Amino acid sequence: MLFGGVVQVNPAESRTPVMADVARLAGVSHQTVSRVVNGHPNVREETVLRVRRAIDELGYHRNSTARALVTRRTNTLGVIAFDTTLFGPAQTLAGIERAAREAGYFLSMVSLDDVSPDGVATAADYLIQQSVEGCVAIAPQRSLVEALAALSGPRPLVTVEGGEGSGLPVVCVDQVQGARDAVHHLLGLGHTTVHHIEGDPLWLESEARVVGWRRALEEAGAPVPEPLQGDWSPRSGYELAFSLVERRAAGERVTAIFVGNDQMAIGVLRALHEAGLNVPGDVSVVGFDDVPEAEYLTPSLTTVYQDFAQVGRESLALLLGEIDRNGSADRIARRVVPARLRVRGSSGPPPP
Amino acid sequence: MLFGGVVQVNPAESRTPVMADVARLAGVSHQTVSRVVNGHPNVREETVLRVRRAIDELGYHRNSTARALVTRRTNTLGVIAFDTTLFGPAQTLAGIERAAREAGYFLSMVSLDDVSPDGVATAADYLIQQSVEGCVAIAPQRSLVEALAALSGPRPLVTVEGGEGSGLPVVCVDQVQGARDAVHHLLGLGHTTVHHIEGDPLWLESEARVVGWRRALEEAGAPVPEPLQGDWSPRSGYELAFSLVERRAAGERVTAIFVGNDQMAIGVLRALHEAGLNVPGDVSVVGFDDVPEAEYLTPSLTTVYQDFAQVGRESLALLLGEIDRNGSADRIARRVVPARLRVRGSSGPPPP
DNA sequence: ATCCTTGATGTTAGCGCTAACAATGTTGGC
DNA sequence: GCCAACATTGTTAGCGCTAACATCAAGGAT
Repeated sequence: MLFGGVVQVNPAESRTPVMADVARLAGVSHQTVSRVVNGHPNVREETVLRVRRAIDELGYHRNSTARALVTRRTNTLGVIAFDTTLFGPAQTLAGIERAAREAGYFLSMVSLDDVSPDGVATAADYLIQQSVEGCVAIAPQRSLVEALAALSGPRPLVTVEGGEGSGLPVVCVDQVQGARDAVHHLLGLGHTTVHHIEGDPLWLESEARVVGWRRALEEAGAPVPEPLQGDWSPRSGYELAFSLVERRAAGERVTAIFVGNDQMAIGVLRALHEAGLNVPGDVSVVGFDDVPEAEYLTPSLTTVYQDFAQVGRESLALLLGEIDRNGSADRIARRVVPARLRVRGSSGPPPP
Repeated sequence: MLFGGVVQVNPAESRTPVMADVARLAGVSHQTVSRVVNGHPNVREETVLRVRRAIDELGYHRNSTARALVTRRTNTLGVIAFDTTLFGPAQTLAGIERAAREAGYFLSMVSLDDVSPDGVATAADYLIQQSVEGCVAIAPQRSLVEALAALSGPRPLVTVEGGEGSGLPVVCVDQVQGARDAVHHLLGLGHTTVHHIEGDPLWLESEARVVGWRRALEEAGAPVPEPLQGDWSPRSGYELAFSLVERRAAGERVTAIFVGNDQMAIGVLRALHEAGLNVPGDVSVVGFDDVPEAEYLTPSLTTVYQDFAQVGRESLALLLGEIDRNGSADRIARRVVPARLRVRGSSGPPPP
């Protein structure tokens, strides 16, 4: 009241203009300004122009907070992500961001530092606080998905690579099929079996790739060696490859390695090189992800391509559908994006 | 009114609870609830407990929109980024996100698809709409920074790798020093000069690395060959390296290549390998970025490390400072994070 | 001429919250 | 025992916007 009064007396007092200021300048009611701003049809053309001019003159911007309060719509979606510095999550995030912008939504982002239920609850609270209308969780670990499923908010919630059985809608790449294709490719080249260096075993993607790898071997009647557990890092690929090299030296036949991602595959290539083994002459290597540099490694890396942009788009489409449906889902939605094998130089027939 | 009436008559009607609901259940005024929620000191302990219980029972969450409307603070910062799928921007974004969360701010993100002034204006409008209290622009191109500087909002605005002369505060890695260190390292090994494959010449980082490279050569009195212009992609590194190989075949002495980033360096290593040249025996290669796989390439890549997490933290600190200072800056702030050379296997003395 | 429809605008009442002030007790110094 | 100082709680008035209704003029159908 006091402040308002001061402003009345001294109109030169500069503060961000509000709708009433525009209305005064244009000589209309604030409601008419609202109509113009929102593109309401029943406003005389001349009035529209007058209001537009006033808006430009004052540099008016609609206060989205006030609008959100009354419309009860924040127009904001949330994203919960775990480790966006990795290739897949970063790509997916970019895809989601783009799709959200195209759909006219704002995006609010939280990154998880740890996968503890507490950390997840904190992140979820953060988004609830923001009153997001829905949320996408790039939730690659089982414990993370479970923690999210157990929480009451935010909803609706779509998971990316969230696995099955959580009761939450999910978008994912067909990891099982991708891994199967990779292993079939190697078996088709004549390898009697394929060893596997998996990613972080806590990740659902890692799990699914193990399933696909095992299934392909079983389908072909090939022996199934014990998979080695890595953590997605080049270092782990490097170290685990050395343990395979040792087993090879001990007489085991290791001619093909399917690696959980390209970063580890780079470590594997390095280890094999150091061990004096030729790729693909002595050992074939297949990765997963198809990072941009895969084609330019020495040798170029056979790998499995994942369309992360598509995953982003699909998850946003799914989320918007859930928002429209407003919780009345007849069944849990699930969208699967196919993976695609990219055959390059690191895979070939086994040595005689 | 009508709806309100219905709710009154039928309290079982479930809708998200508001402060008044909590107040009624706890037998206090809504203001007391507000005091409890905001940790105001002068509330009797027993009252606090009663209110807390009511909050838990109803699953109440404060409506941040209403709060923002009255406090005139959205508690939200914006990020404008260009191509977050690249290593540097993705890392920086993660650093900013973390720092923002620790400072109690929400983060709203926009990604730019193109660097046209129109695209930038649209992105800026998007954040103004959101009423962000400040903004960080991961703005690696001159045109982008200029477009941002020309706009009236959002403010305050801190740029990352935004160069000088825009009039905007900036946080950056010391690209010039990093490049200089890399070139000094190569000259110190005995190379008579160092060739340069630069990144996308529209990027300021690329420009700064060229400056550092040139300065180091000039300081040493070494000849300065024409730099080759790439686009950060492995493909461009691969193709440009071939043109250097040709010049070598034509008699030019090319024994050391400083490459604008690690991705291109991977392409370079590949091209040299295909040309039958040994690294570092025939040609030394140094990259920039220190991506996680650099250490595990064959040979392991000498490169320049950038502490992106630090850049993220610094830019947020700078932004918060600007917000506090509320536009009364005496001079344009600038924070420089040092780069660090990582010497590995891809650099060595020149052939005799 | 009368009524209803339609278009263009204004008026009013909140959305859920916090700031400011008012109204109580409650304590302690003298 | 009285009053100042303080702690605790309640009351009121908006923040800037949109939805709903009210108003008024200008036709067209009857």
